[in-house]
Amino acid sequence: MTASVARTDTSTSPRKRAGNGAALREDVDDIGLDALVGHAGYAVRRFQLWIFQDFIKTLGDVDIRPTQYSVLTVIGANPGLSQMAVAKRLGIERARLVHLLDSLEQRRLVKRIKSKTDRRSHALHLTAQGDTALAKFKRLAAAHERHVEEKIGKANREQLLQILACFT
Amino acid sequence: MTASVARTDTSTSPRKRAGNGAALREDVDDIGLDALVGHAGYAVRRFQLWIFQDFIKTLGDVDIRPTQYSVLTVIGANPGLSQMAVAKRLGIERARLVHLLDSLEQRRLVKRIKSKTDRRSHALHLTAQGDTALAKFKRLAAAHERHVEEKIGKANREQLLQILACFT
DNA sequence: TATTGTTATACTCTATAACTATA
DNA sequence: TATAGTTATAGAGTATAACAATA
Repeated sequence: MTASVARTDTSTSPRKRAGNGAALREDVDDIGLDALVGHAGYAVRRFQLWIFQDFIKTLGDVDIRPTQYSVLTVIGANPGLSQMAVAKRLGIERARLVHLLDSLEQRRLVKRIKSKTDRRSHALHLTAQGDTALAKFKRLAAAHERHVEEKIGKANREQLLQILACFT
Repeated sequence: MTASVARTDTSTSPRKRAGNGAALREDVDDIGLDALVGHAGYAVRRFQLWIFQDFIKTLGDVDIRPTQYSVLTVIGANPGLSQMAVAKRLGIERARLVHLLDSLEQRRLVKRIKSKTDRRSHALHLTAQGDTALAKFKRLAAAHERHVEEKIGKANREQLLQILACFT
C-alpha cells in the first residue's frame, strides 16, 4: 500500500541542489510528506502548534497560557467546583492541576476554599482580582480567535468548531 | 464580554449534588465551558489528545509513536535527506531529532550515512528492515485513520484535511 | 562567519504511583 | 474500601544555548 506519492521531484528546481551524484537532498520545499498528507492527526498537530503559539504570543503580556486560560474560564463560569471536577471536565491530570492552581493562587487569581460538606475537597473560586483579570484575558483570547479566523477563513473556522464539537 | 454562558444548571440532576448550601459543585456533566466553546484551539487540543491516543494504541504492538512515524515516512519518501532538512520539514527541533534518530537507528530502521558533498551532514536512509517495517506501520496507521473516520464521519474528516492543508 | 550535528539544560506536559486525610 | 488533594518520579516534547567540525 505504498500509496502513490506526491514526491513531485521536479528534478531541476531553481534552488541549491546536491549536484554531483552524492546522496544528499536538502531542498525543503521539495520534500514530499507521502502518507502523512492523508493523516488528520498530522494536520491537526501542525495546526495546534500554530494556534498555541499565537495564543501564547497574544496573551504574552498577561503571561497566560492556554491551559491556565481554560482553568480560569471554567472556574469563572462554575464557581465552587472541586479540583477533581475541573480536572475531569478539562481532561487534565489532577496531579497537574495542583501545580496549575498553586501558580494561579500565588498570583491571587484563584482561591481554594475548604468545603464544609466534604472536608477532602476544595471549592474553587476566582478572586475579585481574578474576575477582572479574566475579563481582560477573554478580550485578548478573542483577538487570538480573530487571528485564527484570518488564517483559515471565517467559514472554515465555523466548520471546524462544528466538526470537533463532540470532543469538547 | 462575559458571553451569555451555556451553564444550563438544570438544578436537580439525577446525580449526586452537594445539597445543603455548601459551595461545592461536583457534577461533571453540568459544567459549562463558557468562552472555551468558541475557541478553535480548545476543540483542536481535545481532538488531538484523542487522535494521538488512538494512534499510539493502534501502533502499540510495533511501538511507534506519531513523531517517529512522521520521521520514518518522510525519510522513506525522500531518501538522502539531511537531519536539518527533516527537522525543518516536520517542524521538529534539530536537537530533538538527534535523539529520535538515535532510537530509530538502534532499532535498525534508519541509518545515517556520512555525506560526501558536505562532511558536516548525514544522509538519512531507511534500512531494508526499516523499509518493510514502515510498510507495516503504514497499514496500521491506515487503520487508525479509519478510527478517525468512524469518530467524526467520512465527510467531516475530508473537510478537516482540506481546511488544515495549509499547515502541512 | 555561518551551518550541521551534537550535548546539555530547563521548563511544560503526560502518566504513574504512593501518601494523607477524609468519606 | 474508596476518593480528594498532594507529592514525587519518569518520559515526552519544546526551547535554548553552546561546542566541534566543517563550509
